[in-house]
Amino acid sequence: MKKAGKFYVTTPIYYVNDVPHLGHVYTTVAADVLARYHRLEGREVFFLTGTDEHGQKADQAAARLSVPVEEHVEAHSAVFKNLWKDMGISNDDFIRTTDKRHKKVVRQALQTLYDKGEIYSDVYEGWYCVPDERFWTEKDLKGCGSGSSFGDGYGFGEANGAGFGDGSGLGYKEICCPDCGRPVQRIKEKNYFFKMGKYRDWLIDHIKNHDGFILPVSRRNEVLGFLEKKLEDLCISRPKTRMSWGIELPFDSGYVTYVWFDALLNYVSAPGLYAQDSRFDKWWPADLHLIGKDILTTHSVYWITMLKALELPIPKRIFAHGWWTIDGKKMSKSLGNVVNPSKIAEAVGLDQFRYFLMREVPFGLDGNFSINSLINRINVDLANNLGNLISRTLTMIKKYRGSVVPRKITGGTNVENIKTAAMNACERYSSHMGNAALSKALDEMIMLCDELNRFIVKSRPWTLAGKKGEEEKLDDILYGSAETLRVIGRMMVPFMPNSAQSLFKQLGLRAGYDGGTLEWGCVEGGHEIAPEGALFPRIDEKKADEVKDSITRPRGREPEKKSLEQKISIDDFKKVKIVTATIISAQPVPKSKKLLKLQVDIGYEKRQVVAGIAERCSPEELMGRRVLVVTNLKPVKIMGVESNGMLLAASDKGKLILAGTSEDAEPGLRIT
RNA sequence: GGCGGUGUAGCUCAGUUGGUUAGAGCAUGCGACUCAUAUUCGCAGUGUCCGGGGUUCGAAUCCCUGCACCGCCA
Repeated sequence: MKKAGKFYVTTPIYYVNDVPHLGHVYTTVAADVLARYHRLEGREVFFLTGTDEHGQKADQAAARLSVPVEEHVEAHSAVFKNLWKDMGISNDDFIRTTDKRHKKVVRQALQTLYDKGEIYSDVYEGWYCVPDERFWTEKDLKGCGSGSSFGDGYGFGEANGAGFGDGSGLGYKEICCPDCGRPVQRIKEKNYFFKMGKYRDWLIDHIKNHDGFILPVSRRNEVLGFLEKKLEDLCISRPKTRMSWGIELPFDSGYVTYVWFDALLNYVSAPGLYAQDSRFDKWWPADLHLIGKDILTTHSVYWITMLKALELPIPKRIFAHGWWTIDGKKMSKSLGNVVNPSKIAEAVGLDQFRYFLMREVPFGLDGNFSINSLINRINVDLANNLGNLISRTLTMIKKYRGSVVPRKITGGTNVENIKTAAMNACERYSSHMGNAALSKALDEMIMLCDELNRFIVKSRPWTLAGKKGEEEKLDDILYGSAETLRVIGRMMVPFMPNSAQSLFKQLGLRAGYDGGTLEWGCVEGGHEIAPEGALFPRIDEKKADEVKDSITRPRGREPEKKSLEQKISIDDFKKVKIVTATIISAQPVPKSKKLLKLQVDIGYEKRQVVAGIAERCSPEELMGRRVLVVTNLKPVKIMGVESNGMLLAASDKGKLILAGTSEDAEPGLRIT
């Protein structure tokens, strides 16, 4: 039975500077699963994701690359868009905080709050780290020197504390930034503040009066704990003198909007706040904000009070899921254990990967990712259980009934058990999906597979085949098995859309079949099946090695096993002298396939350098190229030719990539 | 430092308001089947329920205390 209604689900908008990782994919796949589920249930769905593009980090990164910041964020936004294609994400919209439609809403929202007296300006004093461009509170500065680690959370990015210290008690001696260790300054600055604090009591009541508003319950309690103390007002501006990459305040052109204030509004700007009233009213409030646990406070406190002040309806639910570790360790760039989701999907199959993410860990708790657990999960659940089950059922229909699914037998008594089991499973499945208990929903699907396996073993159809008087019984069993598989397929659809389609096709259901409903007997039978071979191939040991290899090794590069471990000091690095150079001649080394003899101009002299690049580029291509050369290597003879230096270059799948400078440089400049 | 949480089989965890022999999946061992992707089914285990004390006829469960780990806040 189709239920009417709408479902508006969001992911956080991801910060453009982040390299996409498992965490981003986890949130977005979960949102996708729910979006697909609700569509299937007949609801109108609006599934929103996007990118957060303002703020200091994006600005700095663009500056480092000497690229206009607009271009930089455009390119990085596209990285996420492409990733979502790879992950089979069915989002209905993709919002960018640099979109006109968004900026307009942010400015109007700010103006509205300003006009209502919800925003005021004030001068605050605080400890400021100039190189890091951030304020610190007194407390932050206490243990001065120890490197406090700021998670590179995959929420909205900029980790700027909103609070400003009110400076008292600390003297001026030796006060330095807890992050970078450099001295901080005491500075005074005018800023704008949103009167968040006055909504504290209201917010506490709202949370207490709305069960399921913040899930899991442990997170709800965390927020309530946070609210027990005084709630400060929120600084929502940044002076352009410090950082100008943002949305200008409508009431003061000397400031841009604090990134969080800007970013959170994406949830209302996308459905058309202040622009398309009927559309906005249709979708808002959101039914579900899906977030990682790291951005719980911003969503349940900042965002909710912002909406309250704007007199907009409050979202129905915020669900904070857990984090993934990799082989038991926190994901981090410095550990080099950030796995590339696209590569995993490529190696084991997209649906298999999605299945693993949704099944392995109870939704809301932390989980651990390891290749072994990934492979084990795929083999046990998908290959041995579900895949094999499909295979054995289809084979029996092929062998015993000439590939035609028997017609439904009304009142057939042989299938009562499996029918009841299937319907009970459906009921629990739906209930879990409604609560976003995604792993439990998949548990139900797998337990139904177990049930069907047992049903087949108990009814022993192979002993009935060809026996007179047993035809109807065998028909009943085969129909029941096929119909149970159809129900299982229907459960698969939101999680593994492609595999579900393939299953339906193999079951002989029409192309584009949506799975029917979670009720018994949707399919009448009498049609022909179309087996296609294993839906979920087992990953045997040999294949497992290949998978591990392809996931572990950076794409297109040789393994760099030790380089991750062996750190060198800056002094070690300083021993290497690298200078800019121009290639003035290049010719093959006789009797060598790989070597080229180069003459390079390093400014103060000419050098002969032998490089092993002949297979990847021709001498002509190199003429006149600006390159980087190591000049203080001990000279060596290679195949009888002296080499007095080394050309810096990388190789990408046999293609030569020369190290150079972002712009043409005079020869002889030292790289430091 | 404040608040909260967790500690159960080799591993990951479930254990509802205290109630009989403490469960599931994975991994392990044995047996069976042959429709199936060396798949599936059945059986078998193993536990100081973190330590100590208490309440109770009875505690994994409630109370006190100690230890370990985690989260939020500072």
